[in-house]
Amino acid sequence: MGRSVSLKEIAGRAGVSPATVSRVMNKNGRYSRETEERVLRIIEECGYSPNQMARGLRMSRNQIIGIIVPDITNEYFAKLIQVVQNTLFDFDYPVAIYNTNESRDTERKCLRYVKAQDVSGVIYINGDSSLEEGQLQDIPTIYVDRAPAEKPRAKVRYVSSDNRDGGRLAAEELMRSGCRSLAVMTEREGTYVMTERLAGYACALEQAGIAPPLVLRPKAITYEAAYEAVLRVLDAGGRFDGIFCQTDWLASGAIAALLSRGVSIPGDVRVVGFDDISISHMCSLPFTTIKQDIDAMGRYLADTIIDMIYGRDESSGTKIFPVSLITRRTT
Amino acid sequence: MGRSVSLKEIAGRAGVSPATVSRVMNKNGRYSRETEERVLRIIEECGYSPNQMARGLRMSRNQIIGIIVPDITNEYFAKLIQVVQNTLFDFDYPVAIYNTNESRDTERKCLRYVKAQDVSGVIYINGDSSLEEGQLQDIPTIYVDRAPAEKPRAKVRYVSSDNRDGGRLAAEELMRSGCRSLAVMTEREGTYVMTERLAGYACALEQAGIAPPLVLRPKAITYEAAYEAVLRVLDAGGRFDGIFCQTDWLASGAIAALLSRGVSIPGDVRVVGFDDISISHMCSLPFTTIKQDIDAMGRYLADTIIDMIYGRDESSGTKIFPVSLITRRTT
DNA sequence: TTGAAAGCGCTAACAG
DNA sequence: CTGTTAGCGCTTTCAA
Repeated sequence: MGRSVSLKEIAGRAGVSPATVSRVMNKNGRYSRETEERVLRIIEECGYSPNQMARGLRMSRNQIIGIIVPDITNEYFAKLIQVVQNTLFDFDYPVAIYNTNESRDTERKCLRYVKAQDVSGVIYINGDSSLEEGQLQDIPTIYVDRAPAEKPRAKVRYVSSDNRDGGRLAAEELMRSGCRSLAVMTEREGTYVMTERLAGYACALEQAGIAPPLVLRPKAITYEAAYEAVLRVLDAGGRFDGIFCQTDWLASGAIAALLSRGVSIPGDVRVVGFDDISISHMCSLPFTTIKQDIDAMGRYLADTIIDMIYGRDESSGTKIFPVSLITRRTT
Repeated sequence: MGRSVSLKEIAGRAGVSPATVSRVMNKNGRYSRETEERVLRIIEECGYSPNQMARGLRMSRNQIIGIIVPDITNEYFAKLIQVVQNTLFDFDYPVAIYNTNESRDTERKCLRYVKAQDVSGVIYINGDSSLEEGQLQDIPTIYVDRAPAEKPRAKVRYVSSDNRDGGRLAAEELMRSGCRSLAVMTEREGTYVMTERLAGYACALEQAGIAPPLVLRPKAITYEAAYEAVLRVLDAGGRFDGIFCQTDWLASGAIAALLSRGVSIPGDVRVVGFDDISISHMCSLPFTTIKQDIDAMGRYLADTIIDMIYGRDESSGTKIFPVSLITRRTT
């Protein structure tokens, strides 16, 4: 009972060589029917499971997928990860999650860990493009919500929602509700996501002949920061009749701030969020938002990383998932 | 640039033996000042990081902590994990997260993975006591929110909030608000957490000479299930003037259901939740709840698992964290 | 169809 | 203070 059994022990009990046990485990076919049965039975009896470190060392690849994510506390990321993980479990790939806490230093550390663990693949969410100078070498990697490099290395793919279209949908919904003087509250500065959503938004306004939006830049991507950003603008005399908040948390902070100043929603100001997480329909005022298709995206990420690991799907390039407008009580 | 450099290569470049490089890396002291400097410089230059699989194989322990958790989508767990992870990062221990999705089969699979990875330690949240028959062998393990075994194996500790006291606080707050006919909506059946919170609640009622609570058992621990459970009771003619919901999600669903039936809160019915996650102050009606000290608990978990790994702190036993009442607009 | 043997990259005696 | 050596548990040629 003491320590765990090794492949060698299984071999001993089954009266075959370690090599044979290995072959059976990996189903590579070069063994007889009866040998297979005997070995499998013993494996079962002993509750044997192969040592992943030995296996990984030998194959120079650990059967584990690394996920790098800015903040698991964010429901959007948590849900995405959950879908990915569930799907990956069916392929017998566990998932190691590395949380960067939106800090560049931590992100760098995460990259080192991922590499040191020799993960089979990486799903890299919202990463900083300036980082990772070849750290990941040729490990299959899918970047989520990151601008594609001009000349990506091999074994790289890009996935994101159609953020630009999301910006457009938000603008159109706001204009449809009668807004003429628009604002936008941005995600983290310089982010791919932020840039795209803003571009789609600004472009739609321009096409409709409406003045460029007032840009609010909260100090963080939180309820509190959004709250404060809105008050700051209001107090400085800034005025708008419609605002697109680039995440749902920002939207809920903005709504609270507006209400606290006696602004009526959607009477005086209309609001649109982004993500469609729980708060968007469970906050004091359920708000209109842009929904990302987390399920489809998560499943795609899992399936694709597996394909990449097994060398199927050598194509690279970008996959974009459509977003949709969810109308609620703020527009 | 191709593949990553090995310890052997570093040794070659530094003109020393692999053993020496290993010693320097592990700071075990048996080398000269100048050797150390030279080796460290080369390591830096080459961006070398040791192969964890080889290291782990040799030491028969992977430098990684496994966290088994029912649902990362749950803000309470997500926050706890985040704190744990941040703290563990400082000790250079990455964290692998295994999500059981509240499913017993998946939980079993998680256990196998954890073992196969030879993790250095396990933080096992809300686990099913009937599972894990010696799977974890003597891997240092901290169980969170699980009933202590009568005769725990070595290298095991138990941590939880003072759930019983939480139940008591809820009961007292409700009674203080004038409730005389009480209800409780439970967490998953048979859970340690559920049992403790209920015990504290029921006990406080009894001591005050109030009838035992009406028990509502939602089909899942979600907003929707709670909503439905309340309607079911109401429609069946069940009545109460105060309800303790064992999680915040349940509370918000219950509140929504009550309001949908024209019940006034806190006029007709008072509500208390548990956890103090974001929705508790950002939902349509900010509600009174019992706050768990996630920060303290998370830091304790991380520090303690490290101590256990290094063989300090051989004491076993249970650590309980106090909870506190947060009063809002539902009592 | 099977076995023997080498070796993945690292650490830990044991010598020196 | 440093080098030599053996071996962790597995996979994979190469032979048989």
